[in-house]
Amino acid sequence: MKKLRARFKLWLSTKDVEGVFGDGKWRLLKSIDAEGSLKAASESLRISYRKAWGDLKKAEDALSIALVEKQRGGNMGGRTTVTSQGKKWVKAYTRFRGDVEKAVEKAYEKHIKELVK
Amino acid sequence: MKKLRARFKLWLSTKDVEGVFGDGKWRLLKSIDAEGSLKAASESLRISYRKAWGDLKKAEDALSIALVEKQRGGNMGGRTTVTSQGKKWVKAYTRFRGDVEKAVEKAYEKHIKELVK
DNA sequence: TGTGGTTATGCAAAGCTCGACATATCGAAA
DNA sequence: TTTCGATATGTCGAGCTTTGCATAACCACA
Repeated sequence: MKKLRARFKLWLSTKDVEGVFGDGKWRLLKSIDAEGSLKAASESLRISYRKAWGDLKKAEDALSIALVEKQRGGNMGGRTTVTSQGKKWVKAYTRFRGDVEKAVEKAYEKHIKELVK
Repeated sequence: MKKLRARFKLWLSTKDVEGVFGDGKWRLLKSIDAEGSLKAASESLRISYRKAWGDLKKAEDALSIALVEKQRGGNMGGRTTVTSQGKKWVKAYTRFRGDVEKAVEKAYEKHIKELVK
C-alpha cells in the first residue's frame, strides 16, 4: 500500500457568503504584513494582484471589518498595512489552524495509519 | 458581526495522486452501500454517474484496493456492492472525519468565537 | 433469444476560478 | 506640475472540473 498523508482545507463562512476567511486570506494578510504592500504580497505568494485584491475585498465586505489600511499615491506609489484588527485575526486564525492541523495528524495516526500499513 | 461557522474539507493523498480518498468518495461509498448500485448512489448524491464512476476508479487505482464489487447484466441490470475492505475504509474514515470535525468545532470555540462576538 | 436496467467509457459542452491585460486614479517628492 | 509606482476595477481568455450525451457490453429472466 502506498504511503498516504492527510490533507485538509479550513475556512469560515457566513450564512450568505462561503469562504469569507480561510487559509488563503490568512496567508495573504501575513504576507501583506511582511511586505508592506498588496502588490508585493501577491507576488510573494505568486497569485495575481487581481485575485489578492478581490480576496481582500471579499473578506472585508463579508466581515465588515477593516483588516488592512490601504493608501494610494505617494512617492512609493502607495502601501497597504494590516490593522490591529487584522493582526488579531491573523493571530487567532494561526492558533485555530494550528490546533486543527495537530488534530488532523493525530486522527490520522489513530484511525487511518493502521488501515494502510 | 455576522455569525460565522467553521468549515473544512479533508482528504488523503499519495505522493503522486492528490485526493485518492476524501469526503466525496467517502460519501459515495456510503451511498453505494445504502443504494446497492452506482447509478442510484450517484443520483442520491446528485452528482453525475460519470463522475461517480471516475471517482471510484481513481480511488481503487491509486489505493490498489477493491473498494466495491461491480456486476453488469442480470435482470436488475447490474449492481455494485461495497466490499469488506471498502467497509473498513468507510468505518475508519468516518471515525477519522468525526474526530477532525469535533476538533474543528472545539478550535473554533477556543480561538475564533471570542473574536467574532 | 429478446429486454431492460446497469456498468463502462470516450468526448464535447458547460461552468467556474484565476490570470493576464488594459486603464484609471492617487498623491508625495523631485 | 510632472512623475512613478501602487491601488482600483472591468473584461476576456486559459485551464481545469463536472455534466451531458452517445454507445457498447453485459446478463438474469421472461
